[in-house]
Amino acid sequence: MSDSPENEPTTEVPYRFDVDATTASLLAEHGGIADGEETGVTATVAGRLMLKRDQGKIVFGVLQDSTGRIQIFAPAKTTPDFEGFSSLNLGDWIGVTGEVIKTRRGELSIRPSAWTLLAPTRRPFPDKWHGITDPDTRYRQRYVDLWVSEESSRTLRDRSRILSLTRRWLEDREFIEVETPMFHHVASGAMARPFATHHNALDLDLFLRIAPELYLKRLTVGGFERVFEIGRVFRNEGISTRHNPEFTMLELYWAYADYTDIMELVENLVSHLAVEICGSTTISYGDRELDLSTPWRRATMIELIAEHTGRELSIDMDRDALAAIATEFGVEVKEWYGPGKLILEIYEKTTEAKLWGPIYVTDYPKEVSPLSRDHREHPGLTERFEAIVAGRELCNAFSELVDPDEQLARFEDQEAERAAGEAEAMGMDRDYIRALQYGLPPTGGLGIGIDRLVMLLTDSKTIRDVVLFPTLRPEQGEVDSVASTDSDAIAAEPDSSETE
RNA sequence: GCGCCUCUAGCUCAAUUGGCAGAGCAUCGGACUCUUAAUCCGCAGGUUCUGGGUUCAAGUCCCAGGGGGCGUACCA
Repeated sequence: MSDSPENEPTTEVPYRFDVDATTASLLAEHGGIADGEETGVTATVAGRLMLKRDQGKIVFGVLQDSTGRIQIFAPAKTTPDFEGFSSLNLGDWIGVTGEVIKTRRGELSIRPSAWTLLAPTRRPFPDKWHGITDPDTRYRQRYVDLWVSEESSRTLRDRSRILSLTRRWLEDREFIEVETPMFHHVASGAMARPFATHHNALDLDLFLRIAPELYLKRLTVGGFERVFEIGRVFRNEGISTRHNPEFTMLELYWAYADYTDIMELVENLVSHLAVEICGSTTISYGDRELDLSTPWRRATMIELIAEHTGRELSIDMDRDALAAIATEFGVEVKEWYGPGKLILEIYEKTTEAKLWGPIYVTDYPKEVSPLSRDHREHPGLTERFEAIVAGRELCNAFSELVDPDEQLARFEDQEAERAAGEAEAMGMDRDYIRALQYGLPPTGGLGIGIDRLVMLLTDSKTIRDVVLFPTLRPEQGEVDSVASTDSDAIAAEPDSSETE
């Protein structure tokens, strides 16, 4: 950095600043006054200077804080250090104290009796009208995007509200929030490839969790009857508009409940959030409408396949007959696919994409549901469902498998699939079996992808818009760019031009 | 992974068949006492993502690489 006198203010910014109002509160309290009226009320606000209109003897600034914007009306006659105020840069953080007035043109404003530079910006802010349009820059420099893209700010603040509302809603129903390990010895509880890491002192290979499921059910065994966790999980797979390698999962376990109780819980929670965030249970997503009012339709996977293909399938059908039907629909059949996997593949190929929802797709085949309890009426199926909302899977839930011997057998089946070439088969967790041997009561469990829920409620078309800092490759030349701060910076300009 | 598209000043974008790399905003200097993306005058601002190649001449054409976007595959 330059040592020029012009840079001195950067070392004089205060350590703290007392604010007694927000732009939104001022607008709410005084927005109704007449043009040209003065309130006699003095307020102090702080934020960034986002616009500046210099009239010579009057400077109009626009200050933005986390609640909105207000105009700063600064006449030379009454503004302390008027020269300094008029030489502020767009993007500078300032604190302003002054009377709340409305200008003759009807803009609610603060007329400064004092102002303080809280932090200068040394880099120019983006175009004040266009902001940042390049998605790469928006995600990498979210700290700027949040100021210049109202949509980003609103969506990501809504995400925070959704998390808060969800926690409160669950706590109101006696669920307690817990934190379980992120480092797992075995990647299990879901079908996905994990990230691997290593603990040096223990000389121990570990995986970042792909799901908290098995730990949470250990807690049910331990007597936590209603428990949930909202936390990050990590899956080592592709990135897309719907996938970020780290994402946030809500998982919940409810002792003495079954999957029908979970269905009621999900639709009640989601419609509650829709009302709180969107103001209605009817919301729009993209160019379509979605009615989230309860109850949501329930239909079994086999019923839905029949609806969309006219084919009446059954889990009891001959494996090769199912394989032939699957092939007919374009499924790439692998040797180790049993009837259950074939039915799931047929569903995914023919039916899933046509569903808009909200709808519960129920009674998944046992073969593809290693943690779900056998269906009480239909052998070969389980009491599992997924909710499809806006054409996407929103959650996965089931009556939990409680029998340790059966669970052991399912894990062994998974290991056999892994051996047969299924890279994402679920890992064997023997301690979890031991926990089940102590007795897991009847339990309903649920997993909701929070990012997708936020996408739904904020009408976002990519997951990157609901994640503050989505996973990206490292920026090319990043270090050089940072090192060049002093040469391209606003703060370095005055000494170069004024000495000429 | 694969396919298609894209990358030019801090930001938003131009640049004809291959012919001197430009504008607006921001910044800097100047004018202006009610502006609303203020306006007006002026200065400055570039490794055209990188590296090769073709050509008298490349932002433009070719090859390789990098970043990003979209689609597809896997999944939540």
